[in-house]
Amino acid sequence: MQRWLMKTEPEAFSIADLARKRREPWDGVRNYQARNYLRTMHKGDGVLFYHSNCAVPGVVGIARVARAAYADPTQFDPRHVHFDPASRRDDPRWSLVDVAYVRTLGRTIALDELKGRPELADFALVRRGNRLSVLPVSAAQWDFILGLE
DNA sequence: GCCAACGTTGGC
DNA sequence: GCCAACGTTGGC
Repeated sequence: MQRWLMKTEPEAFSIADLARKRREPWDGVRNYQARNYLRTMHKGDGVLFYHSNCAVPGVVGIARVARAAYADPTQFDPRHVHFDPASRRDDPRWSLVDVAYVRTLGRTIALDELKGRPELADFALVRRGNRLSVLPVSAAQWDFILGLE
């Protein structure tokens, strides 16, 4: 099992939304590096669910990959905000995975708490200027972060 | 709302 | 292939 961190703006889609829906296609990723990570995911991989661009950014829950990568249908929809006119149906540019709810953390593990920890020195999330919305997480990082709960 | 960081686009 | 302009991300 591999582990990942996935960012979402809670105003757009929060851990409470995932808890209610149980499962969700993670559409709208339009960054090549993030897409490449999506494509290496396997069903069953662990996901740290992260709220960004909000009052207290941080890890708020756990999800898992419920379906490995497939073509993101929103790239072909001209009315959709994530429409990509350059993507072709016979060679889709963008992928998504389905994500399933596992649990909500007892408290938010804030970005603030994760910064400056030697255990997370190599974790891209806490490095300056990081903007990737999908990041790999090592087993040690996963255990450390959830150990703060 | 500000703005630094960074990815993408497109002229050359 | 360079790089300025532009758009987006996301912490603050």
